[in-house]
Amino acid sequence: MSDPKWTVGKSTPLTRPRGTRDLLPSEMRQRRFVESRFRDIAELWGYCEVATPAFEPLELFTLKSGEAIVDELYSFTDKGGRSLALRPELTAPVARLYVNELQATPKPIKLYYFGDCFRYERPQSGRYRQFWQFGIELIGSSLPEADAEVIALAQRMLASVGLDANIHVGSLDVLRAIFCDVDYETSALAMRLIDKGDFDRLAELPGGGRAIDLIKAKDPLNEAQNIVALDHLLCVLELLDTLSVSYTVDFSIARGLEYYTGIVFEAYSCALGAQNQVLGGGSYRLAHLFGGEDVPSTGFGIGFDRVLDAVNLQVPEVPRLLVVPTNDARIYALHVANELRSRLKTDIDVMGRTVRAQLAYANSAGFDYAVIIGKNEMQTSKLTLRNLRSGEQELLDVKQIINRVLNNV
RNA sequence: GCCGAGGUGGGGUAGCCUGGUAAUCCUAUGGCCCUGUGGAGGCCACGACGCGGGUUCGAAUCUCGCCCUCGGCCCCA
Repeated sequence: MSDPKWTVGKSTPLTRPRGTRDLLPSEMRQRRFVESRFRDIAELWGYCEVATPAFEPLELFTLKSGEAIVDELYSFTDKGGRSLALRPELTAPVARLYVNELQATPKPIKLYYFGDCFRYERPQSGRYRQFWQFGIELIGSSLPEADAEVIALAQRMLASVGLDANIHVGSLDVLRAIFCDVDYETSALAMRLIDKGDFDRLAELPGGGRAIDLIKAKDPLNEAQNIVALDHLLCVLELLDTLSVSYTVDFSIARGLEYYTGIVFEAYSCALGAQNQVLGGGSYRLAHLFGGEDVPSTGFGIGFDRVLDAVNLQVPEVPRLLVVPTNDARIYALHVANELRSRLKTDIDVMGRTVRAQLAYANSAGFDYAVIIGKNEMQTSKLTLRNLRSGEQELLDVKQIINRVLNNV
């Protein structure tokens, strides 16, 4: 036993990696609540859940986003010499899944996902190196109906957890029309400046003034119509009106990405700091990059962690029971606990505590009821149900306890 | 990668400027007082100076480097 690994005593505590979090019970309760809301809505709208691997070929992400993103990826070479990366987002993996598995499935294909992603960036408020995204992709339609459905779904999901964020809707067609005669580097820079709202620098670029006029216009739609036909966008907006989705037309959404094809949208929360975007999406084409038939898609990703930072939730709690036996009733109490567990959240002492200490524990741990079992209860086959809030107690059998606790009858 | 503020038991803190007692207090946790009735109280236990170097007789305190956290910049697929 001289191996230091086996010595008992303190050593330097291991800590979690930078930018990661331990999620404690109270947080997990909130997260599961939000997740189930999102999941329920996606299912109600006819979307099906998919899951993809936590790591993918590095190329999947460089094809989509360019070599520069390697700096911000957790990438590695496996023992077979393959270049892999932990996924930094889920749109590309889902597009890859579509190409590999679902190309022959009837369109439209409606998918949703919830998973953790990894980016090697400097952590700050609302930005972690492991974070969660909830998203949906609608594959197979380029019609306004598809864009409107996805935006409406985004709005419903956020609203379902009390985030009535106004969705900003824009179109890349307009910006691209403005910069169509400008060289690639300059237009890419312009897109970035638009995204940042850096109008001073934007004004110095060719086309910049026009873009600023558009973004700042009182009636941006009218302004945009002088630049390019807006049939598609106008149709999407009309459908959103029909679906009772409130939105703001905002041509400053650039989302910098080349694969977006037209409609783009984002949502923000004023409850957050610098990282205030909770949702982003748009219509795009990726499948052909990954070796599939070209297919139009629309989708969005929700920054799950940011949603949780932005909302203040009261998660409904179910009543908790503690079965409290005297020493000679412990075996009998185990049977009782098992029966109660058919319907109720039930704990039983594993610390060898006295009745008094068990009740003290029940109190400090926030239990709602104690089911006290001793000689008397074993003889009468009734149990003492004690309401720990009111202090009232009564003799009931298991069925009656379940009814009392669930329905208060 | 850059700027700023921080880091003392599980949580919250005093001490730091002005180096010197066994590092303060609250809380949480486990036990006992009390093996059939909780919330109070008393007693006991547990447990910390982020890491490493330097200065010094002596460092939580001064100093340097690093790590980490928070706010922001950059970036944001």
